[in-house]
Amino acid sequence: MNTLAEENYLKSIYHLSVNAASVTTNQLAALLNTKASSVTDMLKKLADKELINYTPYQGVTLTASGEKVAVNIIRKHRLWEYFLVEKLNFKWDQVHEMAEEMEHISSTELIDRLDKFMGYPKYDPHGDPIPDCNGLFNIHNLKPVAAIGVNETGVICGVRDHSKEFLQYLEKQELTIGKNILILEVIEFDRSMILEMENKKIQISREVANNLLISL
Amino acid sequence: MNTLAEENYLKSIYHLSVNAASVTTNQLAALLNTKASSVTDMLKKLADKELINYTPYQGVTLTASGEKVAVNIIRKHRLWEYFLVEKLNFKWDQVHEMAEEMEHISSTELIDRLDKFMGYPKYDPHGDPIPDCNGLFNIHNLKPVAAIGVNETGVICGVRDHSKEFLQYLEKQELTIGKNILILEVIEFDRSMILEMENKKIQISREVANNLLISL
DNA sequence: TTATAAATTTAGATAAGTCTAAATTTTTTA
DNA sequence: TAAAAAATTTAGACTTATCTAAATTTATAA
Ligand SMILES: [Mn+2]
Ligand SMILES: [Mn+2]
Ligand SMILES: [Mn+2]
Ligand SMILES: [Mn+2]
Repeated sequence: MNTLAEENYLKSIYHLSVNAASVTTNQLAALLNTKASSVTDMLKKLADKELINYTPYQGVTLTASGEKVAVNIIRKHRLWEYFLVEKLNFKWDQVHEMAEEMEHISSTELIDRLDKFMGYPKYDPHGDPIPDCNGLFNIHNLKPVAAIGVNETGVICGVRDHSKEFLQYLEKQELTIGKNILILEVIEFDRSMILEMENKKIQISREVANNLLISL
Repeated sequence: MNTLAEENYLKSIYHLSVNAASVTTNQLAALLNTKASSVTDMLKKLADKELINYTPYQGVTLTASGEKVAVNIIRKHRLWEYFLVEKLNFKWDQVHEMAEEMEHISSTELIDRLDKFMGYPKYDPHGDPIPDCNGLFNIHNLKPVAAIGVNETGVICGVRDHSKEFLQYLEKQELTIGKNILILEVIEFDRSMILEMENKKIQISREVANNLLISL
């Protein structure tokens, strides 16, 4: 139906749309590690297929049908990540690249059965919601740890930065999905934070606090 | 490392090599559903990469390194087929096309963990041997049912024809992997055969008898 | 509000994989 | 063993997805 390149563009447009009304050529070029001119070519093709709304120089948005395709790819990506962690015992920092390939396996029947096999998980290993077979999912309202104050508590539910380096750092600190934290102190000098987690004190930088997401 | 097209050519050369010392351009064109001229182009490329031994007009054989690649793709194909049948409850006639996509997922770590997760299966749902992580596998010596005579017995262990139609027919007749059969009679007129299987009499055509494989 | 900078698109090339039609080589057959 | 047939390769073209360099449009700033 759609080529691998088309699927990757649609997924990228979807992810970039979260933060803005429309997505620019340069944003896509940066995310997809390609050149702006290549992006323009592909945008024309996706517009021809009515998967995006494209006005030259004005950026793009997904059409309803383009969004459906994008959400389906994200569903497959997150279900395969869940599979890799829960069934094959990979760590959460090891699965993204494999899922980048697996998300393009086309069979809907396969992914629906995989979903069932795993008990219809609602969140992937990074805390991101998994769309169901109709494309529906919970958008839980998460805040960065940095947004709460001393004596407030929260439960770790996601990450903003998905890089291997950040995930490995969190793993080492045991700052993983589901853990409860309490803010003990904010250091004035560099705004780093001291947390209590399972009776241990952990100090995290502002950078970390900005990228670790909690629900209250 | 190798492109999807290259992998499919290597796999096809491997499969065709079972029946002959070398594989011809036209055989590959027929199996890959492409034109002889396209095959020639690809053979040059594979020869440049030293994955095949190619002499123009004389057909090809795999080099040791080409065979290693081919066996690894077959390992992945068969392990994914096993997964689809044993874990996701697909029927044996439903899995081949999905596995054709999944066999190109590149991670070796992934496939080795999948292998472990399933308990290191030795045969895929169609009775074909699954190479282990070193590329080694049993070649069990199977005969078509047509090759044995009245009063002889055997255990169904594989199929020669892997088509959906044949697999569905066998499923309906319950002529599946592991079943014991006894030849009761061979009809002279059309050489069709009457078998006993689990206390039932089943008549199969010569065509079926030629494509159903047993061990004695 | 006009010049400059930044973003984007267009023009023209390239590589992979495929195709058709024509040329060449090998095999078969009379 | 020389035509004829079959198999294979070559030549030239097309599509997809990319690229660089140049042109154009939009945004910014003096
Ligand atoms: Mn991911
Ligand atoms: Mn994820
Ligand atoms: Mn198969
Ligand atoms: Mn099989």
